[in-house]
Amino acid sequence: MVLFTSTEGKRYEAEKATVRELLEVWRLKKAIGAKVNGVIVDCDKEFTVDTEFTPVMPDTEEGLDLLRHSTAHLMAHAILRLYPEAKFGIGPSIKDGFYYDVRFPNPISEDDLQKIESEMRKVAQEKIPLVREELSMSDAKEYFSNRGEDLKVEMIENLEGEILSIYKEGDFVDFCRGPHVPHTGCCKFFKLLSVAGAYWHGDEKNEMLTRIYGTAFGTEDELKDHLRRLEEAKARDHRKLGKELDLFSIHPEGPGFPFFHPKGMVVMNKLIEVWRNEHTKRGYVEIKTPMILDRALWLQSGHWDHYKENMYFTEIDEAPFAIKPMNCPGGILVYKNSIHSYREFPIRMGELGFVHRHERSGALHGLMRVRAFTQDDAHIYCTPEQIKDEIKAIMDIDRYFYQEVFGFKYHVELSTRPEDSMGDPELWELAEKCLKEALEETGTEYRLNPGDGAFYGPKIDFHLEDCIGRTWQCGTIQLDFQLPEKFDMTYIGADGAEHRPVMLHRTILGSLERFMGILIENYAGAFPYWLAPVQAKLLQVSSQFEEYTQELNSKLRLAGTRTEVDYRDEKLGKKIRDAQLQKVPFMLVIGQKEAETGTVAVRDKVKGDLGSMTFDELIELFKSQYNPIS
RNA sequence: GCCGGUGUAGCUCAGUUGGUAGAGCAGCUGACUUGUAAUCAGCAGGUCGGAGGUUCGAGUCCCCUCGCCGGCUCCA
Repeated sequence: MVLFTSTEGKRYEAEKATVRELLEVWRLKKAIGAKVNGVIVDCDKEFTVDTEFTPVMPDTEEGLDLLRHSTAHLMAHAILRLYPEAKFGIGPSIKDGFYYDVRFPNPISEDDLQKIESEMRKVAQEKIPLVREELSMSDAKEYFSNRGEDLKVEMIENLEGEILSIYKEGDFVDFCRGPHVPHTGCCKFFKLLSVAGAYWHGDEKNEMLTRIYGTAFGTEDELKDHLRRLEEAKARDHRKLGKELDLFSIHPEGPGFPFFHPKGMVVMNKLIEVWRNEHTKRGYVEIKTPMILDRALWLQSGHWDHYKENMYFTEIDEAPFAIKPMNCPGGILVYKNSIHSYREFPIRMGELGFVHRHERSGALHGLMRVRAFTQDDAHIYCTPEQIKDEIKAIMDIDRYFYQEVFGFKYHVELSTRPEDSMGDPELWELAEKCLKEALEETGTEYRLNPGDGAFYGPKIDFHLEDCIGRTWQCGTIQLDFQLPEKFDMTYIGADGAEHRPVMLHRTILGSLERFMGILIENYAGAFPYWLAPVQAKLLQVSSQFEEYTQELNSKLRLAGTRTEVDYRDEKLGKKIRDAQLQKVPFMLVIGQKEAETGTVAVRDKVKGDLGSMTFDELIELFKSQYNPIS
């Protein structure tokens, strides 16, 4: 039984003090207009702490947030005990956990997490109540100032209002809006995960603090489950799988410049094939523009002014050149190579453009963040009247690839005019209207990011959700009013006069390299048949069947199947195991029986034994596999 | 770039307080001729990321450097 009193003296009690119920009471209090300062901690004087209090877990997001936030405080408390010199920054709850930014007298490492964690458990066992108090701003400032908490003082200085709520947890005091769990014993199922650097206020000009990440849940099962998911994500890491499956490599000789191996190239080329097929069907043409172009072009396009830090430069015969970070200027030269009529519009010009961008060394990450990658780019030149339909058409390509081909869930975000935008406000308005209407008329739900557009135009972004719930931005549709102006692009309208075309930039997969990384993780390396580097592996029971195996292999290759033969003198079990580990979709076993009857024993990677088949039956089986390239 | 961690054989890793570099897998050779997730034996494989320093002696300690890993938006 938990009893407490609101600040106006009204008495409440909760039979089963689950965090959820406490939150309900909190809402109730809010509803009746009581002064609400927290869940129950604001009532410390009247509040009887039930020492057996065990919150049944918050199955609400708020409850989980609250628990994690309190666990962050608990961690800070433990840190203070172990490192009395430590000073504290902020400690919020985040998706899947919490962190606290701390300035330690001496750097700490991951090994120290164990120590901090055990101290947290001690503090938790002591069931120290979290007590809310209120101070005036000046008192609060003095209070934290006396404790040498300069970071807290700085934060207080930036706060508005007159009253500051603080939470006392034994010797540890933090200012905090709350609410919190009643006492430290409520934080039971937590784990500290990692330690990292983080700039104060996220600004690299500021000092760097030590950030400790942790997670917390309401039940042991949920915590374990979460930790298992982290393990699962690790096991799917495309960098690990890329090595194990021999798809690609990255070498110290080229940081951020991936090398694709034969098996990786199969996947890459299949992506390109389906991309080309689909774009051809949808009225696209394809071009290819050079990687190195005169600096003057980049001056004209504005990249020199806006993108220089991310570009690589070179010289040809002592004249300055740049390596393209984007494909648009090159594409525009193709457009401008001839006169265009409105009758040609819309022109949909695709390019698998290999671009180089200098990313900061610390930002590199496998195939996900690289310094050279292939954009599945396209530029669409059209009249203002055509914008909306073109956007809808692009959205349908996105739908086709994400949903139909790869089975991803995805969501859409619309980013509108930023403060430092360039160009005619009327055009901006038209463009945003087009994007919005295209979204609404197709019944697409979207998130709005006001002010998040590029300086040259608004955009729609597509975010994929992989099978373990992580999201990746891939596709984008951007309207551009700057480049047509800068390059004085024109077309001849029905009136015989020159007009300015509208230019759209768009990608579907974003970067082929990154998309491949996403696919590796999404499939955990087990590519579907149409993408699998090796679709079927031939396993002979012993070397005496080599002739039949070779014959079958060349027949399958002629039929367009990607096969490999395991010629090693190993037992079948070993060969099966290795093929399974290489995640090959089909294993074809050849032994005495098969050689005699001219058949093959088929084993599906997932379903297991499919029995014996003739060659024709086998080809039928392969043809029945999903394949978007028809 | 910055903070922390890390770098030993193709891969995954071990290497005590500084004292002659190890294992498993993969590879090669041989034996076995194998029926649905690892047959056995042998051989070979490393300037311990690179450069400097301390020391009689450095994979181990110090400094520099490079790569890699985690993180650097998510408001007390």
